[in-house]
Amino acid sequence: MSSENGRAGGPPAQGAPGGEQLALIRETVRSAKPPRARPRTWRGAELAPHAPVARVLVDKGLLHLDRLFDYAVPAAMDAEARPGVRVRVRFGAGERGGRREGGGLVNGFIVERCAESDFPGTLAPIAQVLSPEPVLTPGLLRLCRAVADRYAGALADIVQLAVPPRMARAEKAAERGGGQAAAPPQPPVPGTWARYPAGPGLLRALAAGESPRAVWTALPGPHWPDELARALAAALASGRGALAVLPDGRAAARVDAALTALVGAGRHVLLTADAGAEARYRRWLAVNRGAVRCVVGTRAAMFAPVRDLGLVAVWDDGDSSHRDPREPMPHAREVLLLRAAREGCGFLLGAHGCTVEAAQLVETGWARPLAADRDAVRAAAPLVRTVGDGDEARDPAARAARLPTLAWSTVRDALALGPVLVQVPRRGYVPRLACAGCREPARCAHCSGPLEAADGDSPPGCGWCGRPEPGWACPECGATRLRGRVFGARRTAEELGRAFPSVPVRTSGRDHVLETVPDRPALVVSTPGAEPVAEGPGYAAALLLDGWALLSRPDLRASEEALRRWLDAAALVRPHAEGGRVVVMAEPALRPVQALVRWDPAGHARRELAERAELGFPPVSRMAEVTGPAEAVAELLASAELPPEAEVLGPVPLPPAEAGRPRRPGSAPAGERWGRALVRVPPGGGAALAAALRTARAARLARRGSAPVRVRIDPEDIG
DNA sequence: ATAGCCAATGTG
DNA sequence: ACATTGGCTATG
Repeated sequence: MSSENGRAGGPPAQGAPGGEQLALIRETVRSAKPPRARPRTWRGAELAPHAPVARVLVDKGLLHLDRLFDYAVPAAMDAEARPGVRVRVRFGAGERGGRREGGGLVNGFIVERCAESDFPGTLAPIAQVLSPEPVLTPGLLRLCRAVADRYAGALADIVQLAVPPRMARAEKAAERGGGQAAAPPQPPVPGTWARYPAGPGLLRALAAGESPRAVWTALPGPHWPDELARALAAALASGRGALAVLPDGRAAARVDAALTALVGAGRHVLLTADAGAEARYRRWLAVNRGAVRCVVGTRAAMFAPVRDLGLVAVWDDGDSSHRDPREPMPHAREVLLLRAAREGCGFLLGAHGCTVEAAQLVETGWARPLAADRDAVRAAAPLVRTVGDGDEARDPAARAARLPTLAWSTVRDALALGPVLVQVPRRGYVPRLACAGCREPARCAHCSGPLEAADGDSPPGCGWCGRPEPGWACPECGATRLRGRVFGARRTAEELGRAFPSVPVRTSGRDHVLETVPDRPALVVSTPGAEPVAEGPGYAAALLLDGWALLSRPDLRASEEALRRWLDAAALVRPHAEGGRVVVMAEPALRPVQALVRWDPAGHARRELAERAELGFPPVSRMAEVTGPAEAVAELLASAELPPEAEVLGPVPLPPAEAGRPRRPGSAPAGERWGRALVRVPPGGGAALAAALRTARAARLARRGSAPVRVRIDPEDIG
């Protein structure tokens, strides 16, 4: 650390020629102008004696500067500037701007230290090591890189999702290492896994250090959190780590509680947003430091740096919360699939329903199905009946409740046994209207947008252009009546309360989600996903009121999603043998309705998958969506070197209402046409497609004044 | 993104 | 002759 280091620059010991560069006067093309003030930090300061170059990932989510930048490591930071730590560096034009160093300070991560740099210019010094804690460790970095590639996104964007914001106090508080982790727990006994022929085998395999991959169709009832916990415990028993991602904090808390009952506290952490940023970071650190080997959490936990993973698990992958809404919108199932493949661990995807993606994992042989026999399904499931459009309320009591007779009498009888769940559409979820005669979705005569129900008695209007449509007539069948006015939870609760005056009515929904309800007669009105768990044997009945509403969405996933929501609610109802009943208000002939009646989600998903394969839809083929100003979309597609087997659908003009995100005020001149194109590739072509689009988009971004083109891999809505 | 540089245009 | 503005470029 003599001062000669600072002057001579290079690491004397290695004497690597590249090291010289650090000290050399700037020799760039621009060297015509005399070098002026240098970053004082390193003009005078010494450099780290070994590996004085740090390769830094700069925390800017810009695709065209999605690469590493070299910085000089001042000697004073040598010890702390290890790979993975957060740093602040000057970044941007103008470190040479006379008096001031222009570029602003930005955050970043040291990815590696090395002896020399390829960069011909003078390296700027690292301005500050924010914390000696290595957070972006090599393993996590590789995962982030893989996810960024998968989604044609920027590495920095993914890293931001994967590494929680720093909370200094948490770093101090959490003890380093936490002692050598306790000895692995005993393998769990199968418990209710015994109801599945392959269940005990799964636990044995995990406990033995193997890495089975399964798509688990969970039996209805309250046992799944315990079963999931046992799978995690089995992986722990092998001496490896485990990770489970659940769609919301409630579900995560249930699995967490089950796991605590199984292996005690202290072996696992709950990573959810509810805990608060500091507690969350503290737990994340405990995982990162290897003190805790098991994580149960929500979406963001999919990146949790669990060491030596034995199992990754995801529950109810059809739930939309599993997709992070931030660019580039990675999905927990897909991230965990990547992890299972890269880290060679077990994979367990469980749900009451079954997504086409899950069905595909089975279809391709990548995962094994893990399901109960028909007999076990029948024994666990409630009796499901349907109420179609023809079934009107016949008796006066039912009419007063605005319910068909079967629904009304089912509720009445069930209330003698216990609580009754009423699932109603989420507010604002289904304002759309359909023809009362033929049930075609009602469309605007002017622009073909969907008609939506207005409030009160005003006429319906168009969801795209906003025109009112007072004199609507169905172009298909001529009927003039519209149907589809759906009542929200509050109104439904009021009406049911009047119909059953002696029974308490409770509601659970977005703002006010109930955890559980007691095993007593009550009407529990809930929106999908917010259903409280009924204590004891479960609900005596469930009434699913939002059938047609869910199914009338113009979405490729409408039926899968409807079935998923029904199954999730119906799974809370006690078995048929104990009186459990479900009434769904939907046409009995429809495929998802039949799948619910027969309780056959996997069969439904298989058929959907076969159809998608025929139509060339995802997930059988991989798709990407490109949206933006029509010209920009066309340009991007023209410039992209798409794989030869790629097929471009469109671009088609995009109606303004669906053009999506609010873009910068000035940037969308009125009348500018927006377009959307879909690009699809056959199975196996996903990586090449993402790479091509990413490159093209980066090139585009680097050139022109930004024409906002959005690229989305696995677009959700491609109807 | 964002600062800085250059060139072209506008102004005294 | 100089200031202002807009486009273009590189970011260590």
